[in-house]
Amino acid sequence: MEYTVQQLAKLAGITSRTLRYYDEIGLLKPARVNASGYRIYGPKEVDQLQQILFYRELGVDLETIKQILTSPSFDDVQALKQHREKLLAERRRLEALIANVEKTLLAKEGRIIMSDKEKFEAFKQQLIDENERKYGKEIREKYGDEQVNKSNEKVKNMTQAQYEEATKLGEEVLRVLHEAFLTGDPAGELAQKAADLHRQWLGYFWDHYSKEAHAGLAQMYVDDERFKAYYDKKQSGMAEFLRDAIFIYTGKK
Amino acid sequence: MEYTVQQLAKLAGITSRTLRYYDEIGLLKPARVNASGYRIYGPKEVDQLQQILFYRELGVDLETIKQILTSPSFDDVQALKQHREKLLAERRRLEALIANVEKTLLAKEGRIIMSDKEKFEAFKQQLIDENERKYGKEIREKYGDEQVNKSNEKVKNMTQAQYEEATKLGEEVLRVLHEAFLTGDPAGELAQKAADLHRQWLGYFWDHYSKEAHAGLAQMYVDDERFKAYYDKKQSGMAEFLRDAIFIYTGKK
DNA sequence: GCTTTACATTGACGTTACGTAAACGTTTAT
DNA sequence: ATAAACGTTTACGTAACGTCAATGTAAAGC
Repeated sequence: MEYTVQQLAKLAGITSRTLRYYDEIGLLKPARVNASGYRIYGPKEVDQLQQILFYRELGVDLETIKQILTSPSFDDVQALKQHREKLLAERRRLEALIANVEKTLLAKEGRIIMSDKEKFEAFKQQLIDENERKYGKEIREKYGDEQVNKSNEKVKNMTQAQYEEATKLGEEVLRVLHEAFLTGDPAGELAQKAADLHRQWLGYFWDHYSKEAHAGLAQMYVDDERFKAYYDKKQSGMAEFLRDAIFIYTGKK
Repeated sequence: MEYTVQQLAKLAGITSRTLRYYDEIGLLKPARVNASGYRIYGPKEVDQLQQILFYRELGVDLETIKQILTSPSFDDVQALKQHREKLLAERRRLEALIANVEKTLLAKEGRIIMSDKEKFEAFKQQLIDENERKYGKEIREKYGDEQVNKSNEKVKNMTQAQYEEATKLGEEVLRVLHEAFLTGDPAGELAQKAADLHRQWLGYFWDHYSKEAHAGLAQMYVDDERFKAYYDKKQSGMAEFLRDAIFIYTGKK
């Protein structure tokens, strides 16, 4: 039994383009090519195509299928196991995406009647998530996982009143800092007030305060573009000014 | 606050290539381009980029994100719901792939000691699966879902002895058919014996026999390349010969 | 024998969201 | 002044084909 591309394609439920592609990448060569340049496939090729399609159905990529079928020493069980790992990882990724989308949908739709408490919890979680996404890697590198996790825990355990206090305090830091910035003196009264407010604000996130850590964070505000962007958003140079003020406040450096 | 590509890229945790790409596809244009051709982004663009990255994290494709962000009338909740459906479908696909790979691994590894019974059940299921994959669509179109499901049910309920009988009978059909084919006479004794054996063989799969269905199937053996391939594999023309014999046997057409 | 129709061939581009590199101009730092 | 670091555009590569386009070949009907 010999087949041309289209005959074999019909037989296997694929298109002729696929067969030409498989020929092109050397996955399945025709038994021979006739005088007119037509690809002719024999029974051996039919069998091999079945094998290819079998692995393809499992989601194995063509390159791997090629390895499995062409090198007799290739460990197909091992290949399938690796493939399974890839599938499992992909599924985990999907699970996370789905959970995220559903969370977002719930929040956006607002169909569920969130209690104030739940809403607040969601806000806190969002704060933490956003923070993790933006700065997670750097902060964890600098301060260690434990510190960061403790900070996140502290946020989670905040009451709504505390949360609002923290937010208001954060805004006040910015306000006073801006005023102080206009004086130009990081050692002046206003700048030192800003530094002190900043210390108080940290109290909401850190489980214990140290001058070293405070000064370190101030430096990071300058070094990390993303922190810098936050403090500079009102006026350029505010991040540096805050650092200078905090250095004086803590007596460090 | 203004940013060049790399500054904004660092701020957002992406590469400058991504920003140029987003510019190229019109997803995020810079606020302006300076005299040297540099892209300059302002605070508005920073905010929009955050939005883009938010949807991107949910796995939404860039084209959809563009729609969501550019047309204010666009229903983002609806878009997210559609997206969720896509994710769920993808997850189902993955589940099926994983189940299949694991089944294959179990079979290949042979680590689990399958009882004869389990092995046999797996064989039957494989038979059905293979049949569904190869011919499922056409058969279901021709005979209807109900018939096909009944047939699959019948296979599932076979005993091992019956299964072996059916297999042996199937082989005998081919053998006798081949002998008959050599006589060239579809009305001859051998050909009619083949047709009768074929009817008996059908008894293992069909829950009731009719001459019309038998003749219809015979015609399909000729019309469908894949059935044809099965009967022609020993010798070309056998599918037609079998059809002729069955037509005579059933007295149809 | 001729024409239509069906099927074959080889390019080559399109798909997604960028990575990577080349070739070249600009800004910043030393 | 020069080098490093950054900016630009152009363009190829990715996975597995789908989809033309241009053109040659085989089969079938008149």
